[in-house]
This record gives sequence, C-alpha cells and structure tokens, in this order.
Amino acid sequence: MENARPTEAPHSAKDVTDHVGYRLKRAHAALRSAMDKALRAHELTVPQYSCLEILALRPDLSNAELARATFVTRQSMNVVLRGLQDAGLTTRPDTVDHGRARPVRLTDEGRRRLRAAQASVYAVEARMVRALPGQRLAELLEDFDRIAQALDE
Amino acid sequence: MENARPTEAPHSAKDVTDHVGYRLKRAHAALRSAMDKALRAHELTVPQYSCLEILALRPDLSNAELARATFVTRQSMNVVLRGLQDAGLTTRPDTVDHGRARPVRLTDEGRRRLRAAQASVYAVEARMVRALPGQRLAELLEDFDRIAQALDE
DNA sequence: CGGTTGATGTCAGAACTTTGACATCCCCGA
DNA sequence: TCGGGGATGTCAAAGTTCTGACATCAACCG
Repeated sequence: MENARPTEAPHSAKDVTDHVGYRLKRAHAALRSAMDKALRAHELTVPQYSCLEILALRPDLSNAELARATFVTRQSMNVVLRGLQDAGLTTRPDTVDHGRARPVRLTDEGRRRLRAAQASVYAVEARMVRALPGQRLAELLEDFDRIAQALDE
Repeated sequence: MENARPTEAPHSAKDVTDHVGYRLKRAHAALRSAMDKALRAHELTVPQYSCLEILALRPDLSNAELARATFVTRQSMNVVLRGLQDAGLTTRPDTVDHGRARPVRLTDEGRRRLRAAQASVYAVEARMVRALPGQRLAELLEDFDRIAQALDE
C-alpha cells in the first residue's frame, strides 16, 4: 500500500459527508421522499405534479418545453404527458397550424386535482421553510441559483 | 369556473419557480448532470462513485448500510455492488461468522479508480464552491441539514 | 424454551428514465 | 430556390430504480 496523499478536497472537510454535493443530495432525497408520500394520496407522481404546476403557470407549453422546465428528457416527459392525458388532466391538440410543437393545457379536472394536491405539497414545503432560520430562505434561493448556473455552463 | 383562491404557498413567491423545492431540484439536477459527465471518462456511474467514496471512509459497511448512506434502496445498492464487484473494485466475503450482513471492502484497484475519479469530481465541487460568496458555504451546509432533518421526521 | 420483532440479503416484476435514432418542420442565408 | 442548422415529436432498446415478497438470522422477552 503506497502512502500517496488522498486527492485534495475543494474545501476543508472532515469527510465526504461534509461535501456540498453530498448534503445537497441528501436534502433532495428527503424532499423527493416527502413529496412522493404526500402525492400518493392524490394518485400523482412527482413528475406529474410538477408538470401540472408548471402548466397552471404557463399554459400551452410544448412537450419539449415542459421537459426542460422539469429537468427531464423529452422522452420522459412524453410518457408523463401520456399518463396525464389518459387521466383526463391535460389536453393536447392532435394537429396544429404552425410548426411541430403541440401546446398542452390543463383541463378543469386537472386544475381541481392540482389544487387538491397543492395543499399536501405546500405543507411539505412549509416544513422546510419553518426549519430555516430567519432570512436564510432568500439567501438559500440565491445560492441554489448560483450553484445551478455555475454547473450548467 | 369557480373563483376559488389558489392554494396559499408557504411563503411569498411569484410562481412555482420561486419555491424552495423547485430550486433545490434544479440545483440537484445540475449537480447530477455535471457529475455524470465528469465520471463518464472514468467509467463510473454516480451511485458507483458514491459507493466507493463511502467505502474509502468507512470500510466493512454492509449492503444495507451503504444503501442508507447513499439514499437508495437495498435492492438498488445490490446491483451497484454487483457492478463494482464484477469490475474488481470491491470484495465481499461469501460467508460470515456472525449475522447476515456481509462487509464490503475496496480493493487496491478500487482505491486507485476512486483516486482518479476524485480529481474530476472535486473539480465539479470546486465550481460550486467558487460560485458561493464568502461564508455562505458553511451556512448552506447547515441549511441542507435542517431541510433533510425537517423532512425526514 | 418458543414466539415475536427487527434487520438483512435476494429474487422477481413493474415502473421510470435515459440514450440513440429517425422523420418532420421552421427559419435563415447562400 | 434550396440546403443546412436547429428544434420538435416519437419509436425502440437499454439501463436504472423502485415496490412487493420471501427466507434467513440475531436479539429480545414472556
């Protein structure tokens, strides 16, 4: 066994558990799990809920645009949309005048289901926010943006 | 269409994009993508790398313990370990004196591959850390903990 | 001693997501 | 006019992860 020094971590850390990536992963896993649990009662998956939430805010988004907004591939979003359509929560025209992108819209039932699910999901988010001291929330949102931006470029 | 007010968000937010969950998801997606890219050259997946990193720190962990440490199920970790074993990066005794849990260990080759991969991964983490101003890093780690703890209970 | 409880390893199947590929359609510039 | 570049929708296949289920084993307690 050679006595090579281990690779230097980018900041002082006792072990992997102290690394930013690890903690970020942990927080995300906890959120995902909590949301899964909260949405199960509403018969929705996390990607489906995300999709409904985005569509409520920005109707007529295309499949590809929804995929980008929820950080999955077009192909994945395609099957999500299929599920939502089969459940009658969204609609998509079969043909379109211009271009190839077909705009997706919420149905009334979709809006109802979203509103019902929001109660549960927002409760989860409230637990997160309550756990953060004082003005940390705003800073946290900024930091998330910085991280995403630094890694995307 | 009823004029029901939309469900109240747990904190002031212009839209979904301002919610903590959404930003967290976004940051995590960026990290995952960057790590995937960095690890591809080393022929490692993110779960495999995480596994090696944990094992370097805490040898003789069992399959179930590794699963918890990396936030996946025992079943998923099982296939990850299979891959690592087939690649000769880890070892596991076929039988054990006491109990059912079989301790996993890194091989010399496993340590070498980990060390090589760390260079790339730490570069990614460095990009994250550089993007965070001043003392935010320590606060951020704390906040991640608070979030995970609040959601787990 | 025997039953229960909790944790572990593993198998099988389903569900989800991704990569790779291809055809279609718009736009723009040569 | 027409050809490339870029974006979109979709199919097929593979990979990954999860849920459900079962058997094994240690520890505990009545």
